[in-house]
Amino acid sequence: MARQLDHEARDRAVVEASWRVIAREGMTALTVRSVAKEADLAPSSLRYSFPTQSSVRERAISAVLERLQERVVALPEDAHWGENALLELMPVDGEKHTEAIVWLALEMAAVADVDLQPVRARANAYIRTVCHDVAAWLGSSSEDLVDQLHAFVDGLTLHVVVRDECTPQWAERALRIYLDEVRERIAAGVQN
Amino acid sequence: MARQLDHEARDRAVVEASWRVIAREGMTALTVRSVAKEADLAPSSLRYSFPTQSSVRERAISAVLERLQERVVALPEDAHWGENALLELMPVDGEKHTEAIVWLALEMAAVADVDLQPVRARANAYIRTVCHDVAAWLGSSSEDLVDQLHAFVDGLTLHVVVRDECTPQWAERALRIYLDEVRERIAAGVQN
DNA sequence: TTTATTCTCGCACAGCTGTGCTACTATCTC
DNA sequence: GAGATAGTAGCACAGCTGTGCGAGAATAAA
Repeated sequence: MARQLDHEARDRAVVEASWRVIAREGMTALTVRSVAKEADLAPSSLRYSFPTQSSVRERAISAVLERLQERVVALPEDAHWGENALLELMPVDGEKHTEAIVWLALEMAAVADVDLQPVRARANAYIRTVCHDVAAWLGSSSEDLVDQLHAFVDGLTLHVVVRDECTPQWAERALRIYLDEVRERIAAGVQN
Repeated sequence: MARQLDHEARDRAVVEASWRVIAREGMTALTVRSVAKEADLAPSSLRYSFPTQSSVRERAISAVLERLQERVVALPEDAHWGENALLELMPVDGEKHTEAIVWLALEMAAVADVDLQPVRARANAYIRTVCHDVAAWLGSSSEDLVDQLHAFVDGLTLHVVVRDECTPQWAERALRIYLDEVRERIAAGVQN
């Protein structure tokens, strides 16, 4: 045999390097050479682990979903589970901000690139599941509420990434106001 | 003098060609050559009107805002002005769907490209103005409601573009449900 | 018709892209 | 030690990119 590479560490390094490139320079700049440089590897060495450019892109994207799932699963089931779960979907800190940019860049890239559509569909389905559970946590089983939660959370996410005046604090406040309104509505028995 | 080019028609043709390219193949595919081909021009001829690649991109994007403004201004001030104004912001028909893709692609491209940030800021400011007017139309002057309307509308837009299961009809229904809730809340005097 | 000007178009160039191929090195097993 | 093999690294190539440049065609004014 020969020397053994720590595949997990390599995977993490490449994923995080590609995230940084996407967040800093956009999806267009995600080239074999740029990722290799960011991960401090020779392009050919990167290509040993990731033979094609699209394998890098696909891994960068599926890793966002993995991270998100890990965070949501790790969430304590306390009195604020619902808010906290939704906040995990939103760019309320630096790391999540990077992930959100990657995530939104994927959403748009998948419009034109069929190879990315499966992972996009999986991720959207998972986010919807979270919204579904939050709706249940709020005491509602309305599909309309799930749609509304999902759209609102994604809208806030987009705005934090894209509008300078929208900070994490702004998004958190907007989310709390909205959730209070939903709670009132449910308490009033308007929907179930 | 010499033969005269219809600059307006040329501008329209190039703008629409670039929209088609972006919607079909993504922002990455917006090259001098691809736009020229889509507009049925020799690349060098395109470059007579648009000397650089970024001038094409910037024009494609500012044109989205122009179109949007024209549509909103043209809206009759009848009993459904508010809903209709918000629907103008959303991809509820084929043309608006294309524009929404271009618009969202811009939002993400501007994260990395400083040249695009001014037009993005202008467009977001305009959309917020529309949301503000709709809030007033609903009988509220709450900034929180404006934020909520804006985030919700953009969230629905994103979902129609990005989630297969989200049709224009779905978005329109979700918007109406949401607006009914807002109206009830305002009628109850919860906020002003 | 002549002339000036606007527009069209092709060619060339440097720099980037993904990727195939090959040589080399370091380390694990025997 | 010897040898096999996992991993590194460099080079080359075709194809794409934006863009500079110059030559030509078409048309308006003289």
